[in-house]
Amino acid sequence: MFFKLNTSIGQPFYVQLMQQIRHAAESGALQDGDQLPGIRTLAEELVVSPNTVARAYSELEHEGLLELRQGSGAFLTIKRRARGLTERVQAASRKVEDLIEELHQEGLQDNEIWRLFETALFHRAEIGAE
Amino acid sequence: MFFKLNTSIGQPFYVQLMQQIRHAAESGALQDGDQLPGIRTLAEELVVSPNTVARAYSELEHEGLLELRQGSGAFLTIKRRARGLTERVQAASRKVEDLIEELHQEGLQDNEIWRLFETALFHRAEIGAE
Amino acid sequence: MFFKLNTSIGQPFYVQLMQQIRHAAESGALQDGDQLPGIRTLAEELVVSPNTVARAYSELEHEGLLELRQGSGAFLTIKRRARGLTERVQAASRKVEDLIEELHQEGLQDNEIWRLFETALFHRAEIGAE
Amino acid sequence: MFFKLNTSIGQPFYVQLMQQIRHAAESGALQDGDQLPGIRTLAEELVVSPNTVARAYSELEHEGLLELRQGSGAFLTIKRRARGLTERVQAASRKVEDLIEELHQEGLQDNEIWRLFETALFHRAEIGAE
DNA sequence: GTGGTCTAGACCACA
DNA sequence: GTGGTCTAGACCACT
Repeated sequence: MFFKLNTSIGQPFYVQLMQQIRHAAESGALQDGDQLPGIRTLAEELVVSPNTVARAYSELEHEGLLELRQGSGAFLTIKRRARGLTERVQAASRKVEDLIEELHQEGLQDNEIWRLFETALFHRAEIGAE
Repeated sequence: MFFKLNTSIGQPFYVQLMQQIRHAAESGALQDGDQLPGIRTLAEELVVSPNTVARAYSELEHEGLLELRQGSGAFLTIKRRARGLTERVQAASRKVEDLIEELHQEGLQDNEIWRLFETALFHRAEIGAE
Repeated sequence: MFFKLNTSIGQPFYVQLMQQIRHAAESGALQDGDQLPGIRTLAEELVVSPNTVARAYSELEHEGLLELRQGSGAFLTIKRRARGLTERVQAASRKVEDLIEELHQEGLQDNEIWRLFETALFHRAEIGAE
Repeated sequence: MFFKLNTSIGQPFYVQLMQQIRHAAESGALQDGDQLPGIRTLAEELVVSPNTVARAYSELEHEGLLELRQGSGAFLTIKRRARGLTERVQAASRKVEDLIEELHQEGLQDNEIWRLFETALFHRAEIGAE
């Protein structure tokens, strides 16, 4: 299908998978009711343990984004906040990509850009505070 | 000093510290030769074990960003790509903050924004590839 | 496995371990892909804290000589300069041992021999310079 | 005078100084009764704290290699095992340098050579033993 | 089972 | 005072 795991960021595979499925749902790449690849199939594709895929699916099920039907597979169930989210996410996605592109052209590297986002999102208004 | 740890993102304390020190160096908040707070001092401030701070310092030393001198302290040693980086990073920082602010006002949440960044930075041109 | 710590040279345990793993890799005793003993296992054998082993492993991972896989173990990853290095190192190893044996028979002691090496390696062409 | 400190090997300055003074004595570069540079003078030359030089001198005095005469300075006092040592050390020194040169030409790097000596001197007959 | 993080504190080395 | 090493053990994350 259309997922890709990155071994060089310290993030667990199952979290990366969850993020990408969430993103696919938010951006409209996956629609309500769409079927996801089988656990074993996807595990083979990504060259990870089936447990890893199972964990991602299972956590997304607890979150209410997936429905696991025994014997049939995993299906997207989008209900929440869905109105208009897709459009906004797609627009936002474009803006984010544009900004990253722009920063690249100014000579910044991925890890530096990453650091800026991190700082802005998670340490906002805290650096320099004291 | 001016660091802050966030317990709610799954990132290890020592990595957060490293990121913030790197960011302080890149943004000019810390200059070449500046002395950092002592290990025990900083550990108390952040309410973590001295070992945690020591690990961050030590890894940054391997990276070449810090110089640890027994008996004297920890000092920033910026050599790399430094010319003009400060200005570009500060400008970039503003752009990133502006974009995040804008996306907030469109109703996106932090985790969704984070997801967009992750996707754009780490899975660039890979989604939809297969 | 086949490591030994020496308490009478002032070198930290974790550094000694790193050196011996590096040497095992360079001399061919450990091959690319080989799995190393588990952290706790090795710690018990060497009668040190698991943290000490973990630190050695972790630093070697940063160096690119080891790959640590959560849940699976530690594996050697030799990429660098590897062709033919093994043979040269083994030959060199023999020469070094022969020379040390020879110097012993001339009545020199280990610490004097060590001093000669140190001088030749680290202060080369510098003694007598000023 | 003729000492040089190396910051990139993790060895304390005062130990490096001691090693070099010992080596100078063993190799005949310094003779019995020779006066060493004053503590403050040497400290300035090497850009270290006078304490560091004082410590090296003091430890060598305990070892019996130096005599510190209040107000006059530090003097070498070679008594021990001295007969013929100088010649043997000089010969050994040449052999060591030759071997290192040879290994360099075979493409080995300093740290690899160092590792070989370390292994041969300190972990002799222990690697591979179990 | 594996590795990863963190703690609280001891003891040493250096300035 | 500084940093450096090490311990013993807890708890978590991943396979």
